Amino acid sequence: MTDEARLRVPRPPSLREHVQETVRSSILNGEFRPGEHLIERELCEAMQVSRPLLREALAHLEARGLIDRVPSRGFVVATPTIEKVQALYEVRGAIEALAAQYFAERATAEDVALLRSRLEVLKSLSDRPDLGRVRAATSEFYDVLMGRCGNSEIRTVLEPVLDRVAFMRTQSMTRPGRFDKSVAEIGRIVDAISRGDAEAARVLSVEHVEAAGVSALESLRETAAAG
Amino acid sequence: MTDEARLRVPRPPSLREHVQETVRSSILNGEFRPGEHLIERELCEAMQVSRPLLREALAHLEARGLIDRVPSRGFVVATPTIEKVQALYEVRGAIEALAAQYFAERATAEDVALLRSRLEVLKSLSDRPDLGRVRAATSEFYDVLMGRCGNSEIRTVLEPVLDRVAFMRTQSMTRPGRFDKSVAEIGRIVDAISRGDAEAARVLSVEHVEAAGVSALESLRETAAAG
DNA sequence: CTCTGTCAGATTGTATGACAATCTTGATGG
DNA sequence: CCATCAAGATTGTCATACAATCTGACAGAG
Repeated sequence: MTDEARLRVPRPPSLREHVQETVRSSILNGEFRPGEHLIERELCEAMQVSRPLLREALAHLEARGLIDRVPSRGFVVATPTIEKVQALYEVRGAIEALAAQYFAERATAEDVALLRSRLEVLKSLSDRPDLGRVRAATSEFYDVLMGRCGNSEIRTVLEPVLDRVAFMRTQSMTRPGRFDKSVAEIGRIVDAISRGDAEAARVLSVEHVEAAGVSALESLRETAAAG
Repeated sequence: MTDEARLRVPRPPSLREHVQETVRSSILNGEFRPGEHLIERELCEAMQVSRPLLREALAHLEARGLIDRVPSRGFVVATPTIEKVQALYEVRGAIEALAAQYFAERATAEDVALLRSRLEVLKSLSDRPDLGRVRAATSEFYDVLMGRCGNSEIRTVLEPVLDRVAFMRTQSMTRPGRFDKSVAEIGRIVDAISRGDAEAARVLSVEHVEAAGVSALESLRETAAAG
């Protein structure tokens, strides 16, 4: 298995994969708005791919909940309603809590040190929160947490959930004070992990995501009221 | 939203949807074995559909983790390794625990009564465990639990996880004594829910799925050793 | 006899073009 | 102003095609 991973030769990403990722990121960064109708011919022309290929990619994204299929109308970008976002944050909390718990129980000292170093990067950004850097640092922190918690499937399950609240997340992060609070909460989680206190890590994670959810819902309500 | 649901006119399932479900159930009931290579032309002929349509369906199933794509070789049925099954059961435990917890916190007395009635059906099957009935009754129990726990996304997230251990589940259910134990555990969860004891419902759920996982891993090891 | 290189066949990755069914839109007529 | 209908746009699905890649078999070299 180690050999398998070590010897693997990097394949160029297939065209379909590329199409998929392009559409995905366009949705995640808000280029395609919730509810927007994705017109196949337009996308094909823009990306210079065939319709079957595009539809394969869209089928994939549909399965992940990023877009919805309306019969005879095609694909539309999924719209995050208040109820859905609330529910997604609850699920996200449970899964992240599991990761934190297992990390506390299973990770090596080296893993913990690596996690802490990622936390330090986040802390260093507190002064001047540049959205791009914040996203990158957050994602690197979670890469370590998910990748070394001893459960390889947590990532698989969590990814679609995160995708579906991605837009919300960046909005909530830019709310005044939220980023600092968030980093402080994450700090307490890492502390619990360092102590090997799995139960505290779990509970703190639930609370952390709960707080993030409240913040996300606030900005969702605002934009709903404004728009 | 209620109107939307109430007024919805039933559409005949699209061809693609049908193809998808056919392949899915063929995998779930073991007709296609783990690791088996799915040859597109063969499937197209068998189901009398075009290749683009089939590939759309397969892309969907790939996103749900039921099949894997091997570059230039196409699709193969995902193989449940011991590590993966272990990890999936851990995740499943966390999500089902969340459902049980929320059910205890949020469900109405009517919901609880309905859940208990589904439990009684399960209990009544203890004498003569017919696999088909067991599966049906289990699925109906979970339909109530997931559908009325007040979080609509739990189902979405849990479904792929259950699909990926579906084969394991039926194997583990047929192990001597496991079904009775399982029903007893579920009974204790329902009891906790009835008392409104969310924390107990959560912990008991984690333990229940843990036990189910142990049983599944045992039968997986056996078949791995035998095959 | 084993290893290596090569070639034919099988299969995937992707494209083109087509057409009926359905939806949307705008025009027409009352 | 409203109802009706026709035209256009878009999806759902198909058949076909072809290059790239993989597989397996076979032949030749050591």
